[in-house]
Amino acid sequence: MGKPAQISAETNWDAGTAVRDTALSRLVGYNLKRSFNNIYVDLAEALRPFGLRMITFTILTMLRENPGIRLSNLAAAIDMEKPNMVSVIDELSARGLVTRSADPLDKRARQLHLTADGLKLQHQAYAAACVHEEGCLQHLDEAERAQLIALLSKIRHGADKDSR
Amino acid sequence: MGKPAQISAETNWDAGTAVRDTALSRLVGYNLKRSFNNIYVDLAEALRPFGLRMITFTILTMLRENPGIRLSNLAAAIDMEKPNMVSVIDELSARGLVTRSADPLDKRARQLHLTADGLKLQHQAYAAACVHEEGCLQHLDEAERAQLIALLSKIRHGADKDSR
DNA sequence: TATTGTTATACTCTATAACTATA
DNA sequence: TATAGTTATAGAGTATAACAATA
Repeated sequence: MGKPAQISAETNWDAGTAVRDTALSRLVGYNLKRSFNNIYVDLAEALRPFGLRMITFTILTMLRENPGIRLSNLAAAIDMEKPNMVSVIDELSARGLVTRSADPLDKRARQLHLTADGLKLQHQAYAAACVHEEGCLQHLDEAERAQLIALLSKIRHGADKDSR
Repeated sequence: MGKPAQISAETNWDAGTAVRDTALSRLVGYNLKRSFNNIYVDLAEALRPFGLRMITFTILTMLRENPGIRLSNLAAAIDMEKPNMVSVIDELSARGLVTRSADPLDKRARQLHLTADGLKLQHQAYAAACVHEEGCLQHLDEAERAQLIALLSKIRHGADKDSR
């Protein structure tokens, strides 16, 4: 396709002229960014009543399933840099949702745990997140949702494998 | 040991203990964020040799298909705030990749165009982006990629409809 | 020497308010 | 009055270097 001197004829952009994005639409990366942003903004709104952001919600949920995990292990598990994790844990700790306790096996390490309040908030927020997902994905049926998650995690774990 | 096992038994987190994320894995939002980040970091690396980031690459590609488009229309098309668009156009303009010219129909507006250099760079960068996608998606066959894009744009356009 | 948690720092991305010149 | 482009600014999110205590 080396010929067409001009991609398209000159257009009047005065009114609501339709904008083309066929080239970008072919790229999975572009579609991922756009649809992620749509869901992300919406999820942030769903979590705001609980005083949570996506990252704090993620951490509370991870702590529920992995009580006592070390900060560095948790950071690695969700692809976050340790220094950034520290400040978020500071925030959750100051709110009384998470505790840092001594690790008997390694004096350098700290065990992270949910408090009773943290567990309660995680329950509520997770329920809200599920309701939110329902709203975002109402145009997808059960099979499509499962397919989407399967394809996305295939990308994730494929990339994991490659980097090692 | 010998304690009322809460969510899960107490674990020793000293070594490379496996971390669980079954609750988060069920959420499309979480999977989207993780897989987007994987692709994004990698794509950024593929574009770096051209001096481009994802946003500048996106704009060059949009200008190729929509020559003469106004700044605000372009910003709306890719869900970007106008003030942020201004500084990126400044950057591309300073590098001689994009021009701002007067719009004969509206003295407030500026028409955005690729320069010859901009068009050339877009070509090269788009080819690199396609090669990069090939690397990221090598674990997905043609049908799965098409399916993924279809599902993602279903989320995008479903959300568009809902917000109006 | 390597690793855990930490501090400090910087850069990108994103979001909002307000100004100007036109419409 | 509303809109296009712009300026200034602030907040998330992310990334790196370096340090003290411990392994």
